[in-house]
Amino acid sequence: MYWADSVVSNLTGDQLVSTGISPSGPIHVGNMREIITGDILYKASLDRGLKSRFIYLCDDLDPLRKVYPFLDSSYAKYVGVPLSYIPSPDGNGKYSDYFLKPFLETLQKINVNVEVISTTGLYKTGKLADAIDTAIKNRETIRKIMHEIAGYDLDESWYPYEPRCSKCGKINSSHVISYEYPYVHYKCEYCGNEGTSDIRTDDGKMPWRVEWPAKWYSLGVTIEPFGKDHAAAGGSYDTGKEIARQVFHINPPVPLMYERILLKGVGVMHSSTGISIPASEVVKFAPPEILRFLIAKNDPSRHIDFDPGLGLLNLIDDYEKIENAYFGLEKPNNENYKRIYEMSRIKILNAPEKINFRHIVNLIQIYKDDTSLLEALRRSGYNKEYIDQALRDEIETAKYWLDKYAPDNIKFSLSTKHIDLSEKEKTILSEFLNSVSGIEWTSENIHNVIYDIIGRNKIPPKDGFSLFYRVFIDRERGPRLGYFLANLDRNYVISRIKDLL
RNA sequence: GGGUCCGUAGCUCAGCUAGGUAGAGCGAUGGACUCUUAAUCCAUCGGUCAAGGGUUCAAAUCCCUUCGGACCCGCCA
Repeated sequence: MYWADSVVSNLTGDQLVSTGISPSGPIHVGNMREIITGDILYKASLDRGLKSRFIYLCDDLDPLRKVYPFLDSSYAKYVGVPLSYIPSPDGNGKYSDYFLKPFLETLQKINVNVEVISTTGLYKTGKLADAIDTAIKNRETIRKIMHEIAGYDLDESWYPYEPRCSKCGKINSSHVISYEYPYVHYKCEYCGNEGTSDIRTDDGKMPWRVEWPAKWYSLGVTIEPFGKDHAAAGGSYDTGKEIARQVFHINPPVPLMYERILLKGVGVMHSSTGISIPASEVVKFAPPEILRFLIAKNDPSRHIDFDPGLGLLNLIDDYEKIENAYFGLEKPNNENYKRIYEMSRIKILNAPEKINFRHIVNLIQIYKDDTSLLEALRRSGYNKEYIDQALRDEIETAKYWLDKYAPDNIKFSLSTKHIDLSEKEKTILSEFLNSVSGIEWTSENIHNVIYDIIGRNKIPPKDGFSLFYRVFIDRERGPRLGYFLANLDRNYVISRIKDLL
C-alpha cells in the first residue's frame, strides 16, 4: 500500500494534519519534505473520506538563535528576540515574513493549500492560554516527564514558560518568579528588567518540548509528520506524547517520521553552511510537480539524494513515465504509480503533457526567439497558435536550469564559426545537400540519409557524425543527429553547409 | 550513551503491516540495427535475500543476536 494511505488507513473521525517550519532563514528543499509530506497525508486522509484540515504553524515567536552567515553583524542585538519582532533583512516589515513570503509563493506553485497560522498570532489571541495555564499548574508532572524520558535535570524553580522581556525583547533570558493566572512575574537575566507577562497574549511562550503537545491539545492535531531529529529516543516526540497524555489528557497525533533530503554529492543541507537550495529556487529550475514527485515517490523513512544537475532530467523522465502509465500509455515501473501520480500532479489532466522537458531543453538552445521556437514546437506536436502560460513557464524553467544547473555536456549553441574541411568531409556534406533537398524533413529520413552517405564513403560512423556536430554546434558530440537537424529549419541547414563549402 | 533507517543480481532498487515458486530497470554477454547529450528491438547470463539463531507445514518477509553503512538526538528547536 502507498505509504500515505497506510498511515491513514486505520483512522476514523475528523483529522487535522499539522506541520511546522521555523522561518529563521531561507526555507530550503529539505524543509519542503515537511510540508509536502503533510499535504500528501492530508490528501490521503481526504481520499479516505475523512473530514480533514491541513495547517502550517509558522514558528515566528521562536527567538533568533544566532547571527546566521546570511545576516550582517547588526543582528547580534536581536539574538534571543522572537523572529516576528525583528526587522527584515531588506528593511521592510518583519524578519519572519521576509523568509516566509518566498516559501508561501512556492507553496502556491506546487499546489499546496495549507492554512498558515502564525504562532505569534496564536499566543496573541489567547488560543494557547488554557494550555499555558495547564502546563504551569502541572509543571511538576512535566518536570518529571522531562527527567524520566529525556534525562533533563530541571530544578524546582523551572516553569514551562519563557517570558518575553518587556525591555530588551529577548524571550530566552528571563526566569519566572511567580505565577498567578493570568500573570507571570519574571526577571530578565540579560537586562535586569523585572516585569509581568500576560499568558493570554504573546508576552512569552512555552519551550518547544511543551509547546508542541500544547499545540496538539489546543488545535486538536491528529496527524503530524516530523523530521527524524524529533524522533530520537528521549526526543521531543517522546516527551511530547507523555505530556499530551498526562498533562493535557489527549492522545498524541499519529506520528510520521521522515528522513532528510540530501544534496547529491554534497550531503545534508544547512542554511548555515550555504549548501542548501531554497525551495523557491527549485521551482525556478524544475517543473513544480517534480518537487512533489520527489517526495511523493519516496518512502518517508528513506533519505532522498536530490541531484539538481543531470539527475533532474532523469527525475523528470521518471515522472513522465508514471504520468504515461497513469493514462495507460506505458507499463508502470512502480506498483504505487497511480497514487504517486495523484499526489504529484499539480492539476488534473485528461492526457499527459505533450512537451517533453528534454525536448524543450534542446529546442531553446536552437531557437532564441518565440516565433521560431513556436514553429519548432508545432512541428513536434504542440497544437496551439501561441505559447500559452504553461508552456511559457516550462520554457523559463528549462532556460533557468540550463543556465545554472545543467552539466556542460548537454549545453550547446548554434555555431556560425568558419571551420576548415578536408576534401572527404566536403564530399560528404555535398552529398548530404544533394540528398536532402527532396526528402521529407523528419528525423528518421535525415538520419537515414546521413547514415547512407557515411556508409558509401566508408568512413567510421563516429567521424561522420561528429563532422555534423562540428558544423552546427562546434562540438564533437551532440543531441541525436536526425532529431536535432529535424528541429532545425531545412533552409538554415542547407545554407550553413553551403557557406562552408 | 541512545535512536531511526538501510544491507535483495555487477549497479540502483521493488517485494517486507496478509509469511506461500526471487522481481524490475540499468549494466554485462549474444544477435538485429541507424555510434548519439543514459539509442532502439530480441534473447541470455546473473542472487546462500549481510551473517547466525528462533517461531512456523512454510521466512527476503515475523522475533532475537551479531556485523557493516548512513543519518539523528544528548537539555536548540
